[in-house]
Amino acid sequence: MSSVDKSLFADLQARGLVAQTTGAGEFERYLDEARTLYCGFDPTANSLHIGSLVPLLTLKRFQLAGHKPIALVGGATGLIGDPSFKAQERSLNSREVVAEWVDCLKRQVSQFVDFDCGGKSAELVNNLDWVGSMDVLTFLRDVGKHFSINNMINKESVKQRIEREGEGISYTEFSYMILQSLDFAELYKRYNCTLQIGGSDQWGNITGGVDLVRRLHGGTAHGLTLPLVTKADGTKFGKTESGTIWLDPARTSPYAFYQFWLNTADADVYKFLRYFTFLGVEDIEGIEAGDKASQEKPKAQSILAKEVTRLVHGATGLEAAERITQALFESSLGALTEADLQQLKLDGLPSSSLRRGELAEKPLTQLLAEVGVAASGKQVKDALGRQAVTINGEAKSLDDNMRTEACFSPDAAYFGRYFLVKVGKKKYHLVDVK
RNA sequence: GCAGGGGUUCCCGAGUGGCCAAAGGGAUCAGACUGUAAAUCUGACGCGCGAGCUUCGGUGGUUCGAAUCCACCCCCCUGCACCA
Repeated sequence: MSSVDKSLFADLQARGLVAQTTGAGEFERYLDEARTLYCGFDPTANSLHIGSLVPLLTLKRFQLAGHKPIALVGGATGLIGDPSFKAQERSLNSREVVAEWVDCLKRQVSQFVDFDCGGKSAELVNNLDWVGSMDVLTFLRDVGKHFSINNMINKESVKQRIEREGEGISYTEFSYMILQSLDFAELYKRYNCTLQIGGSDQWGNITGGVDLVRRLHGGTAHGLTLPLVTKADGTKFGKTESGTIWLDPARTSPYAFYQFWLNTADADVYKFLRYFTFLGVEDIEGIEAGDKASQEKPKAQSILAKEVTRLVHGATGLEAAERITQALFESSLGALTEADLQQLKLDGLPSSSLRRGELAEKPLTQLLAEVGVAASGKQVKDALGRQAVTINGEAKSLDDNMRTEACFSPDAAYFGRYFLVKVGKKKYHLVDVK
């Protein structure tokens, strides 16, 4: 008999993690007993990004409180595409590609929950297992019959697609909700799963499932949605100039990941600590109070970066990220040893190796753009004009543009071959010239 | 199938024969100020160090000159018809 932590719901609320729940006031009492819950993740890429972090961590919070989590990977739903609050119809991915992504997500999702802890061990399922084998007639007669088009059309999540001039929605995407509802009913049957969690954009799909569980199995199921993560300045959370922040270290290095969190705005950081870490709410309030009281740079960002990086990339990933950060931002570049430089490369600092012969022909603008420190030569030019390009600590100017070879002269190299190129205040790139 | 409305540079969105690499806003990048914040101000923002080059769904055409005009084609949306 595993005990359940009855303060879970209050904690979620204190963290601001509760957007909506079913069952009005009953919901908190419902969690007094050990439940089985699930959350779905659709394979829309070969990696999840930090947008999925909130539900992922919430599954873990439930597990820590004594509930049994199920992570569902949408091998079937990923073939359809969720229309919820999407402005446009999306193009379909091939079955092979989706199957590959399913495998990637399975691995990723697995690292967040515990699969070996007795009764509350997590499960990993793929909805293709039951949707893939269902025939059309069964689907239409046994499942479709329970859905009212009138009802579905009125869902807020598809309203703009239906009402907005110039856009539409295909039957394929419109059916997405039914598939997701079917998942819930299936998991109810298989695991007595009675709770689904998801982003607030999933509310319509979740309540659809709750209804289907009742109609198909006469059971009572619940739903909980998590808030959409927003930033105080109104820009989209989880994107930077270099694109999406992925959970896969091959796509976003632990260093870049760490830097992303370190750059969180003050206006958001305490909220993010509540969302993305397992630090107690009281501790977080303590940090906030401490930062407010002191006139110095707040501590919250570094705590956030540290905690989240460790959750996603483990102690080793965090160590690497901190090592690079310290080398680049805190100590002087000249203090780095050759081993340090090599380690930085291994740790995921962007780097490239060039042959000395390649340097002669190219202007800096072209070289640095090719290497990926800047999006285009124009940006390099702009930076050069403002003394914002630094090679091994030495600022370069527009005059140096055509003197690439001199900029990378062996005399200036660290250990005869390494150059740390900095463009702007934060972007570093290690060039290894052989 | 018919009728009508659309497809512009990352996004939104102006532009209907030269003054258009294309208004404006957003996003993004760089600088100043800072704390590797925010706000603000400045600059950049198709590609190219540059001369210059390549764009406005596609292909042809008219014209000295086209994102803008014409023809055909592709795609999207709305309505009607067909089907049921």
